Amino acid sequence: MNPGAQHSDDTAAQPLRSDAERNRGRIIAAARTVFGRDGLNASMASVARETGVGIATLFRHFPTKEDLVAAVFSDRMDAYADAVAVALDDPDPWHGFTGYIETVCAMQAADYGFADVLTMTFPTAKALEKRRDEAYEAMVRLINRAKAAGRLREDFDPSDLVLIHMANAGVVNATGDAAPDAWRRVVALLIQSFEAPARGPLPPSPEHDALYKAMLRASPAGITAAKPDKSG
Amino acid sequence: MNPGAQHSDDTAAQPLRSDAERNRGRIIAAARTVFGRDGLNASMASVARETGVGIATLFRHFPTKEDLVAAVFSDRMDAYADAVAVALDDPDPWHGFTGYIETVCAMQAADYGFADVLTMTFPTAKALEKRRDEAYEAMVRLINRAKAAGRLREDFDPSDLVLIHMANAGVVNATGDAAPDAWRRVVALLIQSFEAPARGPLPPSPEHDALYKAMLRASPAGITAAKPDKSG
DNA sequence: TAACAACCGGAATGCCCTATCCATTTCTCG
DNA sequence: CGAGAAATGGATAGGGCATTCCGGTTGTTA
Repeated sequence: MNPGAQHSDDTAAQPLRSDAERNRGRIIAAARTVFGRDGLNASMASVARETGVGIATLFRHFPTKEDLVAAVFSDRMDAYADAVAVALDDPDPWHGFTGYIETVCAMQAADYGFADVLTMTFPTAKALEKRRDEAYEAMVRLINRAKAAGRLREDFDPSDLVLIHMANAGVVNATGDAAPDAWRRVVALLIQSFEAPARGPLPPSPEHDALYKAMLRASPAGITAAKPDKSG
Repeated sequence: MNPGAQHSDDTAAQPLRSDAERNRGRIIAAARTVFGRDGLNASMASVARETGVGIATLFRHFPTKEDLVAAVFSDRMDAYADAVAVALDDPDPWHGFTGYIETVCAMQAADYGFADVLTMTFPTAKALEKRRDEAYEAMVRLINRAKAAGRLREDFDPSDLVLIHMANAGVVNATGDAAPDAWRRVVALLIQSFEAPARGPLPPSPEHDALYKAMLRASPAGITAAKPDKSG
């Protein structure tokens, strides 16, 4: 329905007119602010208002809300992937591992939209998903390194990282501005439970497919189903 | 729980007509099912449909959605309070404590509506809040007992229980039917982190007031909806 | 069984959402 | 400068939500 307007990445099809190009950037910047403040359930109208453009302009640049979300969070996903790389550079495997968790959870707390994105999956937003997959691979290396160093419990599973983000999203969503640092305590507790030696056995991890389905579950159509949100 | 009581508070006003009385019970039963399955964001229309009554009938019995929620979950809150009592009866303080957490988190997983209720507060639903407060007091005793036995870390704070429920709600909400047991793993990890001796210091607990505000934040009007906006 | 209040269901209201339409404005290039 | 294509914004469609209105139905009581 809108063949002309292409998105970020270098695969530029048609050069945009200068004003369109400018607006596109302003929209993304405004959306970053709005999604960060209100989460993914912020309305397209509020993004348009924040940008100072009409609704139609917004939808011409991003035919669906999901497209906008993908554009806004693609660089956040870069930072996410970078965090793993940084963690892998840390000479101390355990410090790298815990630092990574803290970093990403802090990103969730600082950006409500990102907190939502991390626990969802958007099959149509390929760029986003590609970065997520790359990050996942690096995360596995990070985990194995920490285990090899004897600091991370052996039964830690990569999928536990997803569970952490879900749990953290729950805390961040529920507390919001009212208790903006509450998540730190929960994350600190979790990290202590990861440290070897394990204090006891754990129930099994969810199947990989099941977790994927779970992340899919949250995303369709309106982007967010329910979930509270903050108000001004 | 409370036949004969109209929506407006306490004393059995006038007895309902037999059909109305019957419908009231059926509505609560149906709402229990629907909220349990879909969470608090289930629509009033879907509750009416499940019950087999018209929308107007639903609203005559429960003038607002919050009234319905309060009616449906008042007995769930009884079970919640009971769980603390049972835990206090356990001769092993630590076993009682961990069993309590597992029980309540299982209640969250089994009833999506309850998962939401536990992390919200409804100032207008007095009965609900009264039970919550009673439970809180008993929880403090449970915690102190576990600490006295030397099994629970000294820096554990009653508010940590609320944080657990928020985190668990995050996992339960995100995974849903797709990975229905994922929460068990997270809760097991958290419990291991509670065990004395502590493996390290923790960031401070949120202020009591802040946590209350956080719980308030999610509830008003519409129960889960929220509005962004603030800039004109 | 008749009559009336209590009760019922479904249409209607008003709000917010994503997404589209179209008349108007603005850039660009000859 | 002066088209015409590109881009714009406000109105609007179409759907979901909680809540209300109102004409018809049913339990109750005499």
